[in-house]
Parts: sequence; structure tokens; C-alpha cells
Amino acid sequence: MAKEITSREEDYSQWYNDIVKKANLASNSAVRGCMVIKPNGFALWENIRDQLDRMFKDTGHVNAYFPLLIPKSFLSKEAEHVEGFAKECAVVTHHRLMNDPDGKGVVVDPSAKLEEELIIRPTSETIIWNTYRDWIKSYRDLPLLVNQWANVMRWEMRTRLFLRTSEFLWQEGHTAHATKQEAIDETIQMVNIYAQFAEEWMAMPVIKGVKTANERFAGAIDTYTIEAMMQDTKALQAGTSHFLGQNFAKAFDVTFLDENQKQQLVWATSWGVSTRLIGGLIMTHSDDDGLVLPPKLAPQQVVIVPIPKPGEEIDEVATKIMADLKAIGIRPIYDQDKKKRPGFKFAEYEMRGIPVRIGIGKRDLEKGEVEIARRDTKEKTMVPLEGVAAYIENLLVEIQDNLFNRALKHRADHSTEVDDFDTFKKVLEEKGGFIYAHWDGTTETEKKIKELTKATIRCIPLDSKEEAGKCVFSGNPSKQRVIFAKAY
RNA sequence: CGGGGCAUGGCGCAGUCCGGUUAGCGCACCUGCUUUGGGAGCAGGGGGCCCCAGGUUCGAAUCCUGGUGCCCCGACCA
Repeated sequence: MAKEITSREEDYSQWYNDIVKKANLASNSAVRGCMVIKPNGFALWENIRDQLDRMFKDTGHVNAYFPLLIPKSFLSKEAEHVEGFAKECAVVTHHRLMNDPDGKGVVVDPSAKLEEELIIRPTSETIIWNTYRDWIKSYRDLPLLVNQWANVMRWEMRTRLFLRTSEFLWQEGHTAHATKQEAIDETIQMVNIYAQFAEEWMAMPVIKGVKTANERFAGAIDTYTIEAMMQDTKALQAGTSHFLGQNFAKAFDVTFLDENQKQQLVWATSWGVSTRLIGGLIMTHSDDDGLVLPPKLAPQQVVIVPIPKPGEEIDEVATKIMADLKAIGIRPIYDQDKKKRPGFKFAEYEMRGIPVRIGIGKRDLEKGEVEIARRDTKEKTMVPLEGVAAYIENLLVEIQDNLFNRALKHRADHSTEVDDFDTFKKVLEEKGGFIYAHWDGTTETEKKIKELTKATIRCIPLDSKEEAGKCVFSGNPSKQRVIFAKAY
């Protein structure tokens, strides 16, 4: 049993916090709501970022960078957008400090007040569309497919490491298109890329869908989402892709001359995922012994632990295995610490979520084999020395698959079709998870259900089939089921 | 912004009610020896503006006054 990790059963929130801290992913900082991402956590983010970046570039996108600070007036140019974000903006009002005339320290210099306040970006649509006005003149400038990796700040009331911090890292794609259809296609392409990344790389099954008007991004016509189910059966919105219509083009006067020499407004999309993904990764796979990482994203995939401690013979074997693994593109490390005992190391690497551990002991070497332990199931197997690299290559694939299938089963086990409100409340209370129910399409009903149960509509699934039914709350006619769940 | 709680080595806490030797414990850290197949043992050692500012007192971590910060529960959210 792992030391000092609260079990999931006892207190799921505390378990989550323990994992983040004990696995050395991140910690709270001196600044309220802002976290320090530690090397272990940042290595994960780098792997997430690098893979997504490849996927973006493979679909024709390029990276750029826009300023952290946005003039206050920009934000108010799109009415719904400002309404959505105004309540959580940090504002820069001055540009100079001075010595406190009354004594120690420094104070804001009142004479250095800015003529126009600057907002620390909560998202960059406004500054980017203000820039796009200059970049886009002709249909030949389109489509414009730009992404940026950046930090943003949203002054949240309550924060949780990775899941919701005041400052977070993310990528935001902002694209401009000549036609509505092309922009919609882009929006859908990007939600598909997010889903593919979540499932193939994070081993986190997701449901693709469209948000209701109530849950839509401020300023969007449609918001597409990927929704994942955590181990406590709550939903996590893991990524969003927005079809922005011509809202920002109108607000920032971005037009182009088409092939027929007519001025046209540009069509827009934006899409993003954040460091929240790391929170999702933790809550999808990890257990009471610590972090569990999918091999494809694990910064280190294999750890070699000498038993009882490093020695010439063991070093030699370990070095050979390291080389064999690296040769086939696997990321191993060899723990040569002589002070720590094997038992400590086993627990330590389980805490850190390294997918595979190789134990090399003198006893095993006499028989020409090593012990291989997998993190996901804790199973241990003795493997002949000459077959180690190939065995691990297969094992990593198997672990990746197992994690995905396990999460998929968990989601299936906690998804329920419900047709009346009493059952709805009962299922939500006793079983939790995703509830597939008919909804009459009104914000009013959605809000009432939220008031009564705390469940929100996570999305209208893209693959849901048309099916005549009655709204679970109002009894009014409905054409398809939507997903209700309690969410992070 | 409402309601509750907490502030003492890096972390977790005791001490505060009832003021009084040198502020203590566990973990972590450093040194040495013995250990080492699932979180080792012993011995020694380092590290504290006891949240801040004022006050009461011979004497304040402890009592009084006023601040500040953080956490938890609600409303808000990727």
C-alpha cells in the first residue's frame, strides 16, 4: 500500500491532490490560484504539446505568437464574448512602481496610470482578429490557419491543480476562411483531431458532440466538444472547437475581396486544449498507488531497478538493455542510486506512473532472466534476457490498449439511457455517470434540471441517431438523446 | 460576495484555554556504521522574525485590538 495517498474511495478530491503532489507534477505557488508545474508535470505537457503540434502541422496549420496584453476596448467589440469573460479578467492599470513615501517597500506610482487599461488575455480572439484585419485582404490570403502555444489567465473563484487554475497553458488555434462550409469543416476537423489525440495518445475515451446554447463559448455560433468520464463518473470537458461564424469578422471589420471582386466577411473558427488534459489523464487512469501513465505519453517508459543494488554485473546487463530499448525508440532510465533500497524504488516509480519496471537481481541473472512488472495491472513476469526488448515493445502497446479499454468499459458501465425524471434523479444519485435522455431543446429546461440535480448537458453527441421521444423533464417532443452528467 | 476554519523549521502537527526554564514531535534533510528481492535500523547533526502591526506585562507563540494571507462549503468556470 502506498504511503500517504488517500484512497479514491475515502476522498476522491484528496486522492487527486495527493497524486499531483506525490508524483511531483505540480504544486501551489505563492500566487493564489496559480500553480508551479514541476519537471515531471512539465515533461508530460511537453509530450502532449509535441504530439498535438505535429497533428496541427500535418493538417496545414502554422504557429505564431500574439501579445499577452489586450487593450480593454478590444474585448468589448464582440458583445457576447465580453459578457462571457468580463467577470474573470485581470486588468493592468499602471506601468510603474515607486518607493513607498511612508516607509518600506514599493507602491504603485499613481502618475503612471495607463490611459487605456490592458487585459491579461483570457483567450486571444480579439487581439488576433484585430491583427487579422491587416493580414487578410484577398481570397488568396485564405484560409489562414494559425495556432499559438501560450498562457492565459482567468480569475477563477475556486481553483484546482491542472483542472482549473487562474493561469494555465494551452494552445489556441484561430483560423479564417472564405466560406461558411470551409469554416465548419475546419471546426469539425479539429474536434476530430482532439478526439483522436485523447483516445490514441492519452488512452482516454471521449464523446464528440455539440454544446447547447447555454454551454456554448462566448461569441461562438457552435461549440464542439470532447467529453471524457473520470473514475468518479463525473464528466470532464477535455477540448473545444468553435465555429465562430462571422461574429469576429464583423466586430473587427475583417473582409476580403473575393474572386468576383466583391467584399466579403471572413468566416472563423477557434479551438483549444489546455493543461487541464493532465488532470484528465490523472483521473482517467491512476490508482491508489499513484500515477498511471499511458506509454505513448510517459516521459520515461521503462525503469530499470537493480536488486539489491548496482554492481558490475548488473550494470553491464542494464546498459545492454538500455541500448536495446533506445535502439527501437523506447525511453528507459536506469536507477543507479546506491542508497535507496529496492522496495523504496518500486513504490517510488509506481507513484510516478512509469509503465514498465525491469528488476535485475543476481538470482535472476544466474537463470538468465529479469523480472518485468507492468504498472497498469501490477503483474510481474520473468523474461529471458535475450527477449527483453521485444517483450517490452509489445508490452507497451498492450498497456496502452489495456488502459484505453479499461476506461472505455468504465464509461460503458456508467452510461444509462433514462426516460423519466424520477429515474433520472435516481440514476444520477446512485450510479452517476453519463445519462442519455431526451431533451426538449430549451435553455429553460436545461437550467431547471441543473438547479434540481446539478447535472448539465455535456453535449449532443455527433453520432447519436435520430429517435423520437419525450423530454425527460417537460415531456415535450424530442428528436434525439443528449448526455447529462455532473461535470468538473 | 455569504457561511465556517486555519496561520508555529521544507511538509504534517502539538503547545495557546490557565503567560514563566533552552518552543516540542513525526516525516523530510545532512554525516557515519550496519543493511538492501516491496517504502531499513542505530547513533550523531543542521534548520524557527511562533503571519504582520500595535498594546498589556518584570516577562507574550500564549492575553487584548487592528490588519493580512490561506483552506473548505455555496454562487461562477476550460
